[in-house]
Amino acid sequence: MDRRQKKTRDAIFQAFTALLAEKHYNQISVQEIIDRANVGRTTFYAHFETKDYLLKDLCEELFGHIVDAAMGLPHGHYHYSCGSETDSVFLHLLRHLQKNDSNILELLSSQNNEIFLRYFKSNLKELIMRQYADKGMLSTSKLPEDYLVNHISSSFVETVNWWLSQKMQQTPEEITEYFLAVIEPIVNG
Amino acid sequence: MDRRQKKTRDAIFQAFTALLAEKHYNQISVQEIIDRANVGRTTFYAHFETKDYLLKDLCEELFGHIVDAAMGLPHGHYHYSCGSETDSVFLHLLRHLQKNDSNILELLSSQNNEIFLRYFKSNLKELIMRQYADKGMLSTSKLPEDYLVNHISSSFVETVNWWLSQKMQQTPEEITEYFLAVIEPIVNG
DNA sequence: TTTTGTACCGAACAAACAGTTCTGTAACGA
DNA sequence: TCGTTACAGAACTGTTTGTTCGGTACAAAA
Repeated sequence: MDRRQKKTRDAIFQAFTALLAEKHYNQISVQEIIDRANVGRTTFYAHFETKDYLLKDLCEELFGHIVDAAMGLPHGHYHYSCGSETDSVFLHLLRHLQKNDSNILELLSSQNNEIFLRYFKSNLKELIMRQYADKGMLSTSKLPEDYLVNHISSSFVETVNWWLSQKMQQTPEEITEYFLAVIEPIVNG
Repeated sequence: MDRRQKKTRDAIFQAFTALLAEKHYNQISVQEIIDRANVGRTTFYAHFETKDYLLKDLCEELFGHIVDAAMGLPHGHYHYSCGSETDSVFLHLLRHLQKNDSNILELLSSQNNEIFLRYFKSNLKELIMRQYADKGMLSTSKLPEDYLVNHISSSFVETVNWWLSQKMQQTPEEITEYFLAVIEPIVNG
């Protein structure tokens, strides 16, 4: 990839991210983005078809890493090398969020958080399937499996949202405990 | 209230609702609304400051009735006059939705459903507080009370969303059963 | 270094949109 | 019947979007 392309693409992403932290997505104009990114109008439309596609590409860049990393973990419960705790993929995700690479927390805490939480949730379902459904942990219940997968994904995303609304006063371990307390009665039913 | 006012207000609401069922909120213009409602440009701005306020007013009209009706019910579990079943406010809400006054289902099933589901959830929290929190049913848990209220509200809204995505194949009674199965282990903890 | 390609800029452009202001008309309530 | 007021219609300003074009600067291959 041409170095010039990556440079302008990053400039646009950065300007867009800064604006998203300031105001609502709907009232951000392309003009503002290119002014702050210091790129020409033509250049913007050469990179992104519309503002919506810019958002989509940004989301993929943001959540791609986190979810890919979590997908690379051993399925189900596993053993941490540094200790003896039996842990879940959820704790791993929360720790990733806490590290706050690429200002993801700013976006998840902004007035645009619904956009990103929705994207987060859609990426999460696949993960939930591997964590629970594929192991048959949900089939013992009388409830439909996709209802439970949806319930667990939503609950995790809402837990993250609640954590952020509390200014992240709790540790990832505590939040994991809250979340598991709320869903474990179902998956082990 | 002047009959002319109510007439144009209803015409705008109806046109807006129809458009929301067709396309995304962001790409609906005021011009489209007033064309379909057959009202003048001036008239629209005399009634609604912006498109956002129109949406807000529509939401209040849609969910105001439903939640008010539910708020009027006896708190907690109660006895249906027509039968002997012990029931919850949730079943009542689902039955209200199924009746589909004012095309609320069309909007909740449209591509704009996030907007309405979010509004629904915010109206729901107060109801949850009355149903559970005020009776101390959540204080026995080790988890923060507002975390649980948020979790229950979110879960109910997501349950409704799932129900709609299934084209409402299940009865309100079945959905209530699903939902209670998922949250009762927590509130009775 | 020279050459070839291409990413970028700047300006200008048309079309659509938001929101306001004006005048005249028609419907309302009392 | 009479004063009030909601409405239509049109015009207007300023903004936004998305596109087009000629010229410049940078990149990678010769």
